[in-house]
Amino acid sequence: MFQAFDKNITTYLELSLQESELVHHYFQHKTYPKKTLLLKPGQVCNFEAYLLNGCVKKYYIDQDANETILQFAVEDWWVSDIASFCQQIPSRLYIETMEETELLQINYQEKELLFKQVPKLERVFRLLVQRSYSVLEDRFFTVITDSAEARYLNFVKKYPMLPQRVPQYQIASYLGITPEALSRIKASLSHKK
Amino acid sequence: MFQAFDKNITTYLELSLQESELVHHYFQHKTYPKKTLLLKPGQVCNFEAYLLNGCVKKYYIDQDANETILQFAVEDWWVSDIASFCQQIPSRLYIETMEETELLQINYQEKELLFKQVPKLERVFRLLVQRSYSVLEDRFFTVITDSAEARYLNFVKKYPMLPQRVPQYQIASYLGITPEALSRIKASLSHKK
DNA sequence: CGAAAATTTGACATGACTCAACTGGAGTGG
DNA sequence: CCACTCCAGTTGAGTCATGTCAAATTTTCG
Repeated sequence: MFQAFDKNITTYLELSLQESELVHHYFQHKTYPKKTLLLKPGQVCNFEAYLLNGCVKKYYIDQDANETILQFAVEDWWVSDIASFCQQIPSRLYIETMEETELLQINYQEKELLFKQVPKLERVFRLLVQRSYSVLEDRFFTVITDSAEARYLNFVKKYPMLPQRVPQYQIASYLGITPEALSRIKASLSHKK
Repeated sequence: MFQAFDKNITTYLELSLQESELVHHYFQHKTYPKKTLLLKPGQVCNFEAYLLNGCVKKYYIDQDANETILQFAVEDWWVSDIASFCQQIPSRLYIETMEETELLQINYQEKELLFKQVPKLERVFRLLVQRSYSVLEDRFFTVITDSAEARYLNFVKKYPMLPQRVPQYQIASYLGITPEALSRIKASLSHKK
């Protein structure tokens, strides 16, 4: 069960067997059915989770009730509301399973305990945050720079499996456009071909 | 000289006098004239810097030669290309001083040495990255959600001193709009009043 | 003072949004 | 097995915010 998880961790840092076992001890194994809300606005996000399988979306709903998807996560990805979790402040986000989802999660208190026992994990989590930062920066660039069409092409290139797993209107939400706009983009692309 | 710097660090973590002195030892004090390029695309970013005074911009130029400003930094802010620095990969960004700028900087090798001697600094830098992440996430939300006018209002509310220090077309670039658009937004806002 | 840079204004083009109607497939129940 | 409903996706018409290009004006600074 911890195989993929360990592999993920060791891309950042080698751990001894004892350390590794301590880590396993602190991470809780959970399975959630489809459409479970793991986090709601107002709550303090109390988990950092590694996905063993399944799929979750992290999104946000603005004043006009528009849902904007910030992130999809599938197997071997991490999910959390970093800002809320790390600073223990109320979140503005929803995190919701889109399929039955199995994950390994740790809460704030336990993570701090784990850090005390294996300080070099600070490094792993610093690197994880840094990677999230890079991904977000990338995302930000494309929103600022690229047209909706370019963003869509970029998306399918980067995550070719996702269009098969998530409905199109949610991809539109991820891209920051309306479902109608995405439908038109797809139509125009297939004409070009 | 290290007074503001120490205060900045200790918002994250208390350090002993010895630790503090070690930190000071590793950070280099530098002064750069206006319009100095601290980083160019293709280079690996080799600094993480704390601004004592002055002002820098971090930006990116796309295929169509449009400049998009990612961040302004002034006194008491940190600046670096996190992705490039942390992963030691070539950057896509420019970092440039907009005024004569005094800063404390550390390079990758020395930062690693410092971490070896004061491991708990891993924590400080993890928290710093987390804060950058939150700021970027905020930025991302507003770009996706808000109109150009709302983004501008948001900007002046958050950074009231910046419009006086940086030219308007660069603020437009930060907001992700053209200088003409910003000019019109300002005109329309002053009519409303 | 004069040149270069920044800002404003105007005219026009366009990408994406809204709202509404229509299509098609998936499930449900009689 | 068909009729019904529901929901995602598509298509059309009109609107609006922002972009582009060009010119005029103002500001900055050597």
